[in-house]
Amino acid sequence: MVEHSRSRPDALINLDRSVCYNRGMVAKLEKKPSPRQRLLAAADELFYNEGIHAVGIDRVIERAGVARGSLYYNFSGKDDLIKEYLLGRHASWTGRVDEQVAKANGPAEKILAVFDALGALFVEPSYRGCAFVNAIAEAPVDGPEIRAAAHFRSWLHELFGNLTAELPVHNPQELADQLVILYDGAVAGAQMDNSPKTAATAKTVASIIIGASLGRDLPELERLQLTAD
Amino acid sequence: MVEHSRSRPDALINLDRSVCYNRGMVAKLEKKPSPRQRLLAAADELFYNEGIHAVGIDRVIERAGVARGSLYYNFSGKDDLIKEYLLGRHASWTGRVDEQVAKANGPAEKILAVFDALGALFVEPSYRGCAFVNAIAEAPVDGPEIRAAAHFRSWLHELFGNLTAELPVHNPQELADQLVILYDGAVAGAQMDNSPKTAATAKTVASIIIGASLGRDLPELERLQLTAD
DNA sequence: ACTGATTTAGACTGACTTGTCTAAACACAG
DNA sequence: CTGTGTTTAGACAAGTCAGTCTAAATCAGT
Repeated sequence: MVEHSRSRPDALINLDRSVCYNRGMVAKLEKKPSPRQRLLAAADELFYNEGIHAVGIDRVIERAGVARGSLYYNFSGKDDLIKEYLLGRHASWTGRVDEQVAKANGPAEKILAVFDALGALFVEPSYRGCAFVNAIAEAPVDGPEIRAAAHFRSWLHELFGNLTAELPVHNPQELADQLVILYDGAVAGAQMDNSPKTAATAKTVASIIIGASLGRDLPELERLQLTAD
Repeated sequence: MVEHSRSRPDALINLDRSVCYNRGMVAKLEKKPSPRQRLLAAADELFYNEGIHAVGIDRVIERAGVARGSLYYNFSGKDDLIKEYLLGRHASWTGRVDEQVAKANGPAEKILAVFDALGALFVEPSYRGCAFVNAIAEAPVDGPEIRAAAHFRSWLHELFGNLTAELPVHNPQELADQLVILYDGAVAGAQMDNSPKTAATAKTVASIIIGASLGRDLPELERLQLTAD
């Protein structure tokens, strides 16, 4: 029985790390990625753009330029590939958000920075909605999408939960729930209406409810409300 | 042939085609629905619960208790069935929202009534997210889902656009955009987190931003903000 | 150069997909 | 009753699906 994909060094998202220049040709820095990496890249593109169910294995291996056997050597099957695809989306997006949040100063600004990250995402021409929302929409009840989506949602709630905990508000958890709704609404609206401006609109509402939660007596939030209008 | 698909729970469960104690005689009340109606009911249930792509027409005709040929006699193909399925979802939901809104008194209350309708929807055990968001997630670029979803989004924007136009606010269109985001966020969050309370949370935020748009000087909205906290 | 791990190309299975077609039965109106 | 429109059961085509398997080639480490 051919054994499956155990966690190998290039398994995760660091796609650029194993660019080994040890392959005879010294001048060529750009070595072709491993079949596993090419499969993940092809799956990411195809699954996200056309839907998981609509893309067959043959399309993935063709796009990756990889033999059929390599897929089943590196992954246990399509479900495994789906799982890794969603794990990659999770890691990629959380990294971008964390980076954007880290650059902001102050708890309220860090919250608003999340919506800036959304705005940068929405303007990308490849944007086609939240990969996890889309995956859940077509997922079977026992599919690998369920776990991955639950993992992602935990991250999202913890993100706003941690950020609102830094604010001197009466009920930070309630504020976090409200911000999650704004996040989800911006994500869904940007896809359904093909309008990236939902990020800015959600950010405006976010500044309003942050101000409302703070009782509107903090000068920094007063300014936020003004600039939002 | 003109019958449009109202999502009717009656034809969903009883598929027995041999309950013909009413053959040609009286008892027109309990007459079996037409094959077309049974096909639409079966498609509505299966497409919504398991995804359009994941459900084959064999599953639909089996659930409807209808011969294969009847499907292609009443519909031009699966795409036609998908189109009618989404048209039915559109009509059913807009009817429910209009009803709920009509019962409310006052422009602000009518807006908040939309979120009450969402709350009633989310607590239904069959709720599995917005049929149009789910359909778009797995739709091919030339699929019938695109048109249907665009039609639905137009309705949604007009709904809040018309409601906010009744309010004495400075920028009703901006408020409408914000309310759409709250609507979308409640819908997405209720599905992804399996928590119907997103409707109440979104309603709270809606009352806040309505109050903010009104300048917080209307007594009715002051009360809304208080009860929301 | 030897060895084991990995990749390749392709045949192949069995199940599933949408859609067409046939032949017969049924429904109902004139 | 007859004729037209509708439904039924099932076979059938042509394609796609995920997954297995073989046999040879190529890789990397020693």
